[in-house]
Amino acid sequence: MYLRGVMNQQVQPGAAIEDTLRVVGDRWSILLVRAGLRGIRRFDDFCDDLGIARPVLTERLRRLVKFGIFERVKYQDKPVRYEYRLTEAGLALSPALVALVRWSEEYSQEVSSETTLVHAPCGTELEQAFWCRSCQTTFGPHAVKGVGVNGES
Amino acid sequence: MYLRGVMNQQVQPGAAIEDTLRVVGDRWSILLVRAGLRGIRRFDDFCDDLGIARPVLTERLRRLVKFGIFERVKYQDKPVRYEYRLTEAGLALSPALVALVRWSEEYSQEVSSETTLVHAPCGTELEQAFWCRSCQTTFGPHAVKGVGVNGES
DNA sequence: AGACTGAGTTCGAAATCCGAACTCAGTAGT
DNA sequence: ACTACTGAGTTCGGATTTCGAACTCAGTCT
Repeated sequence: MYLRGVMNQQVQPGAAIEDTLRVVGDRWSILLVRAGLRGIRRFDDFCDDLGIARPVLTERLRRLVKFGIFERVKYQDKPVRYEYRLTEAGLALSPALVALVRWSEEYSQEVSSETTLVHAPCGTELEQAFWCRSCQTTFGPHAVKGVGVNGES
Repeated sequence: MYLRGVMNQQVQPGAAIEDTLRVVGDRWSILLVRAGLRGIRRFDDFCDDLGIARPVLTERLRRLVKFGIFERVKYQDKPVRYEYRLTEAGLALSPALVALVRWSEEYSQEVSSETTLVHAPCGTELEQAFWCRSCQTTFGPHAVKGVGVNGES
């Protein structure tokens, strides 16, 4: 039951996920996305909320903007001020975020999560699932199979 | 003056995921889990496969073991040798991994992934979605909202 | 004028990361 | 017995990142 053959990715140098993790695979980026989902947009707010060092925040936001996860939007002219908003691509990271939150809740000994992700219309805590367009069903990780080139144990 | 008492903030909001990212939120850990899912178990194989520096691999594996994501198993006695296997908790990270792979495929410009993830029963490529138990519907990232302690936006 | 805002920069110290070479126990070949 | 090889690490010095704290800069508020 606990052996789900999930992934079977062909090792391609420069494979997509490696690049992705190069962008998003550090201690802060995911947290920034989460903060973005919680409605945080301003530099100082990110700073206070996450306790990230300012130079690091600067660098991180710049990179996330460069990779299209956030966009830098001018929201005021007099003293020109910018804020950071999640893009489409940024929003699209939420499944990964949810998966991590889920995992945290289940396996982290430090359980005291104050943030919950909910279905906006109804406020219910959400489940994560996979969706098969063809079967029109949802299903969990055990029904996922990787089709790659090399089959191994 | 900066009279916000600085402090390392009460680590209240969403503590769980912060801890999780402290364990798993670096450039290598997720990649190690992915390698584990692909059946890699030995030190040198991780090393070759990921191109990670050996001292870093040592440290990373030790930490992942400490947090119950891998286990260190003796597989030979004469020269005593150990290998690393994903635990239940480690396997449970696969949804996050899948979400990242999906994101990579969709949003990374460097797309050339050889792996397709499919719904095992029917072989159709899968979508990832959220499921609201209460509404009995699936929905995409747009309908996700974060709710925190401090009255979110 | 003086204090405050918000989005950053600049600084030096501390922690991490890296590749390359080395260790250590045992095995295989000649 | 000598050498080479394996696998799982450790040790080394140097390069890169990260950090907190303080500073900048334009404009605003009192």
